[in-house]
Amino acid sequence: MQSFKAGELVVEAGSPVLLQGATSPYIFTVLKGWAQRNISLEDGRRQVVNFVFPGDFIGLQSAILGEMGHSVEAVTEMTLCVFTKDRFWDLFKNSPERAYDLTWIASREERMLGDTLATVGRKTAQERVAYALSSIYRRSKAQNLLIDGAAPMPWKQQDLADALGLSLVHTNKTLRRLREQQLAEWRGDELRVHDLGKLSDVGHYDLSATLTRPLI
Amino acid sequence: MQSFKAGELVVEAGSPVLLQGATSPYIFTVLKGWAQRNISLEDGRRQVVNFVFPGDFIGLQSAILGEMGHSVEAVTEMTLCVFTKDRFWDLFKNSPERAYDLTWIASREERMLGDTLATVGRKTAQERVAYALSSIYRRSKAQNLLIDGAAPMPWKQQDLADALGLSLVHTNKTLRRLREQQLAEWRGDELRVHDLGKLSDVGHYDLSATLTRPLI
DNA sequence: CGGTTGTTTGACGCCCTTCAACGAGCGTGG
DNA sequence: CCACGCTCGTTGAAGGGCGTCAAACAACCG
Repeated sequence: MQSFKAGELVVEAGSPVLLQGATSPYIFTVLKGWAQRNISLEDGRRQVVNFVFPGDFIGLQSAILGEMGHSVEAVTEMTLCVFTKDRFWDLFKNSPERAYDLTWIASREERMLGDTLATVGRKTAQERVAYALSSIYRRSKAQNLLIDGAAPMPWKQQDLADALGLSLVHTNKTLRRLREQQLAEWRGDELRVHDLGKLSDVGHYDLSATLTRPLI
Repeated sequence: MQSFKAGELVVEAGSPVLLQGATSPYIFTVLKGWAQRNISLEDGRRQVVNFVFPGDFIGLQSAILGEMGHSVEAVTEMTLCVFTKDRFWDLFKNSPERAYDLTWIASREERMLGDTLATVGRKTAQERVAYALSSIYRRSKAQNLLIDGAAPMPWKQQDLADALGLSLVHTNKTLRRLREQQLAEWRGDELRVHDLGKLSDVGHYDLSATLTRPLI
């Protein structure tokens, strides 16, 4: 992958990395920092489609489809590994393993989106928040990001609300309930989970969603 | 693609093609008929993740990730083109163009799912139904499936409800409103749309979502 | 002609949204 | 050093969009 690397990029918190509807000559891998993918309607309503962690890939849609269906916004300062899109096709021709990896990434993203859709479409507020926190905690853990047992939680409550199709107020009240039930505690920018199994149960988190790249 | 073909399969209406959580040695392309992808929660709640049209690909998740995140259920009798999974890797090694196509398909699926998520998460019932009908009509048109200007509509109202995160009753009442406003008319198994632009507007359908495979 | 499946409609209630206000933390400037 | 403005979190009150319950209707079929 090194030969495709075009450089590194640092973006500050709050700034957009890729814009919905735009085409970018670059694609990225997150080396440090957190972001979110979101879709905006013309009238300002916003859906957070996914949270972005270190190690995640950004811009596949732009590279493959030619246009982004969502924006990517940095939530903290980020360090990105930059690749140029124009050498993308070479990758398929000369490096089938990497090409397979890309398809794997796209498929996993599709899988995550499906699970999120089921969550937003069919679960109660309490189940949705439990699902999201459980998912964030698991992903942080999988990337070795836990600090003293807590997951970094740089997002705002508004972001979580927009990810779950809930209002800010109700998200806040639901977080309180989960706190009172000792299921999850989100204070400042860290998330503590005492009983991950219980939290996942409440959120109907599907354990088979934890995917590891299979050997070919 | 012909050399990968292992045969044809006919499944009857209502039967499952692929099961959530299962691994299948086969992947399919739809030659005839319609289906739906859906995710089930243990307690019976159901989310229809997408509607499946002739020409669509089925089973990519199983082939790439090793396990399906959703089930695929035939809605009408279907004729499927069958491929075996075990020759999948050869495709990446020997046919980079086809490999690229697969990634393109996975990316487009991700794009559609994102738009659906924004719909279910952030739109009103009227907007959701208008979006779904608009999308179904457009996809039917793109595949040359219109019969006398109407799109085949083999699904049930319960399916649409489960796709949009709404109850059956409310979906029915919303369909009535759209009918009264002369925006869309779903009678029996055909869907008529008088003013596609207007319907799309009501549903906040993003026109850039109509994707055509780019030349490499 | 009963049985089954899917559509339609009305009544009622609740989960969640909206509105509104206050508090906490923090950087900035007088 | 305090006042201020801003952002974000928190909480209460009130209202509405949508879910649930229930029943009738329509179409198809053995």
